[in-house]
Amino acid sequence: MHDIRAIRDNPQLLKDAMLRRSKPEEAAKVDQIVALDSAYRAALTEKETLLARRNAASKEIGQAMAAKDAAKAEALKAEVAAGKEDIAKKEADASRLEAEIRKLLSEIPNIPLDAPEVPDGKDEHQNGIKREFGGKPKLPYDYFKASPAAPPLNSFTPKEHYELGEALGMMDFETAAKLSGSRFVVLQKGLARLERALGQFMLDTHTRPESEGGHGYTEVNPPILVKDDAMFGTAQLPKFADDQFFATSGKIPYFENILENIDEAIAQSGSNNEKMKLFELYQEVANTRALIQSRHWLIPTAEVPLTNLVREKILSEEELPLRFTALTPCFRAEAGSAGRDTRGMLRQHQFNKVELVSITTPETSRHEHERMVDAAETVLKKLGLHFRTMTLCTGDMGFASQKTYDIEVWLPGQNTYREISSCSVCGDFQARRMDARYRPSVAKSSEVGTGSREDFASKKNAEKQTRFVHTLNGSGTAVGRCLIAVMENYQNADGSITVPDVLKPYMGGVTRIERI
RNA sequence: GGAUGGGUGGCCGAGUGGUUUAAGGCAGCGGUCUUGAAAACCGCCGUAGGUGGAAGCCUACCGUGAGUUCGAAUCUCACCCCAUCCGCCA
Repeated sequence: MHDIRAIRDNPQLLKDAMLRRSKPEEAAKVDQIVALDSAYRAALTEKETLLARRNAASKEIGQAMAAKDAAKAEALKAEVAAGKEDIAKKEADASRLEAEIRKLLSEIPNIPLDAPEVPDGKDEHQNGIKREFGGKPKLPYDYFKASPAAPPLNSFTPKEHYELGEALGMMDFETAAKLSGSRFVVLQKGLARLERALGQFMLDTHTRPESEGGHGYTEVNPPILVKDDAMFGTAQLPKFADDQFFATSGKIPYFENILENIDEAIAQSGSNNEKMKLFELYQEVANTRALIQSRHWLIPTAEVPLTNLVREKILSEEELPLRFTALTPCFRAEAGSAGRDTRGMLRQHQFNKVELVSITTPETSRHEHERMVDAAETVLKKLGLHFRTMTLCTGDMGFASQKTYDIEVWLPGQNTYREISSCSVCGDFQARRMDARYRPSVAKSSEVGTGSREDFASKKNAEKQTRFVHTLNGSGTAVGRCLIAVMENYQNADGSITVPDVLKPYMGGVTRIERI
């Protein structure tokens, strides 16, 4: 969410940013907003002037009545009553304009950091490679020597994860389709355990204290059903509702009753019961609407609950940075991806992911971004997986992001790199939407100034001043996709999968997953 | 789900339609006094928006949303949340 005052001061800045994102339609919205905003402020001023007059008159009425001057009171009452419609009209104008502005504002994406830090570009082809780790393996797995017990090299054509998984009898898409439809999977036995091991391993890695060389994230087990406000805060709403699932109580199938009622109302059309039937129908619709409005959204990522942990809070600077991590299921409707990645478990409606979220001051957010991507990379390094870290160009970045790194892991079965993590710094974009602020420390604000009395006053003012926090989020990493990467990179010629060393403590003695 | 009681500034708490411009207290900040501190006394002390060069002025906010009224913290309706008890439940 952008600051309307910043837009007033310099609309061109935001327009240019939208053009850098290759979104001319968003740039056009900026002009609309500026026009609506001046109309809004005009209406607001008129409304408030009328209200001020009304309040003054009402007070006079009270005084007149206290003075037993009934005639004067009545005259004033009549005067105020006459102005009522005007007030209502201006009020309606103002709130309509305000809502329009808010809607437009809430649908404009964040401003990317300047080039060359964030390269200009239209789509993913202009993303830049920031760094690479490891190299494409000759199978069986040999390149990091992380597994000294691995069998001797002999090359073969690597299989895709679903070929391996189905052959092992531990990855079942057909049964999942019976239960839940497409884009779901049932994992069993060694693969189910391997998936669990990956999640545990990632959490353990991120929560390792800084004193022990870790990144010191705080483990959180958050709700995975959240309200509209939380989804708005991290900017999944209002624009991306199509990509989400929501849940209501089981009462919702009352649409059946509605349809029955419509049928009956039609059948009895013209009869005495018609009115009653229509009334019942109305009530059903109203109830259903109420149920839909009391919905909960299934989180598409733990970014939503973790970032919203600080919503509507005023933190002290000493508390920052806050670093949260959580392993949660994530749910995505994949509405825009029909037909894409339909085979295998690369793109599922439900998957597990370990998420990293940091809450920082404006001064430290960009450094924190580097730190976060390092945390995500650590997971892949420990697993001995080859990856490259990309800096996304303006045209490929997400809605709330100022700058994004994607980590792409090498999948030998697919013979390509696939995104396994995405780390973004959002600046104060989400903080505005959540109203998440902090109070700068006294020590900091007293660093500047000469110590004069005037200076002291402004220093006091600065102390009182709250600022929006900066928020960052990143995957550390997507567990489902990481399972794919481990399977394809650690596969053996016979279709078995070697367990990476770092996962062995989590596998209860299993060092190799093979058909039983 | 049912019953009852609640929801007022950072905290406590008064407030049954009009000097409420939300009393009073606590905490906090500044000052007087003091070698210093405490006490005492005096003053300041919510958030957001609009307007203005500034001082200031105006508007909104007493759980949320509608409504009644010339005027609502106060009256009406709906909803949310909290506490306690009951029922159901992993």
